[in-house]
Amino acid sequence: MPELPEVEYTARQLRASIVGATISNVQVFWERTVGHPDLATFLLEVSERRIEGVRRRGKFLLIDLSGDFFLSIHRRMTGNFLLLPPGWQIDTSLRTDDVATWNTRGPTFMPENGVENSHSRETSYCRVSFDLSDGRRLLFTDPRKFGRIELWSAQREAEALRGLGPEPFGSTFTVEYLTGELARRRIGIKQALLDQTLVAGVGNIYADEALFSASIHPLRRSDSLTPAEVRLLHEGVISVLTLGIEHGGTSFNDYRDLWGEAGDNYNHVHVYKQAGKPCPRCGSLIERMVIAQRSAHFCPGCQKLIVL
DNA sequence: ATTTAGACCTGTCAGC
DNA sequence: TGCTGACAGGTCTAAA
Repeated sequence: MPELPEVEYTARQLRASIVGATISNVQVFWERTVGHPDLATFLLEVSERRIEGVRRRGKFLLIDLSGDFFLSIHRRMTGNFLLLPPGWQIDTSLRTDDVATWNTRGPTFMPENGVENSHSRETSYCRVSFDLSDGRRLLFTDPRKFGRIELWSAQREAEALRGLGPEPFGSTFTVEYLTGELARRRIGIKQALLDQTLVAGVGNIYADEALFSASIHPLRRSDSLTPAEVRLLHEGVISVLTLGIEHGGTSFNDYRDLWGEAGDNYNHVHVYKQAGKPCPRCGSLIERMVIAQRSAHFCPGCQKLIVL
């Protein structure tokens, strides 16, 4: 679900709200969500640590903890963070013997007095709850259970994040770097953009948007781009990610910010999920095709497969 | 070296 | 109304 802009937006919200807080307790409702280390160690080691900072690397959210540890969170398709004000507790009266329902939807959280005090908050599908010592709760919700939370010592950060290419906003992601990486691959350009070792953080939405921005067909072979096209693509990747962050991320279905609110970038995409609608640039109808088992959206008028 | 199919999971929506 | 299949912001593994 979340790509770089969604993770970055959430990281900024977390940075402004939980740095300095202490995790008093952790509850895990779906064991496989914890990817490292084993569950018992995770539960033991996370408690009583102070949150020192929040960072992002590619699509990973990193929460630095006291004692030189950090949490790495990958939300995969449907993972979200939700911050609850003090007073919200698990509604034990709703827990039944229906283990299947509990395993699927997780616990239900209710505000202290039984009345919502601000926004409505969807607390279903909670897989992990971090209880903060000031009474707040940070929930990791994830209907499809693909998301992973790991605890690593600071000196093993390289191991925890192995295989990640340069940050799109970093100094190593240059036109020269992109030119070299694309030239030594013989795959479709859409696939290349989704390869996290080439550049970290681009997913299906922003890959399609970046290719539209650069007027490049998603099936073009990566080593066939002209220098001008690589420059446009480099610029396109950076600009669509920047706009995504500015709009608070793209919410088609599941993505929500820390307060449970949808992102606004949905109203600013040009091709993603827009099949059948007119291209905002040339008026041709946007098409959808399947590339590498993922849907790809493009304008057949602006993004020609054959370079004339 | 790439590509493809299948896992991992649950929900929604279109069509019959 | 109920069932079936397609599809969903991701990534990994095995087999071709």
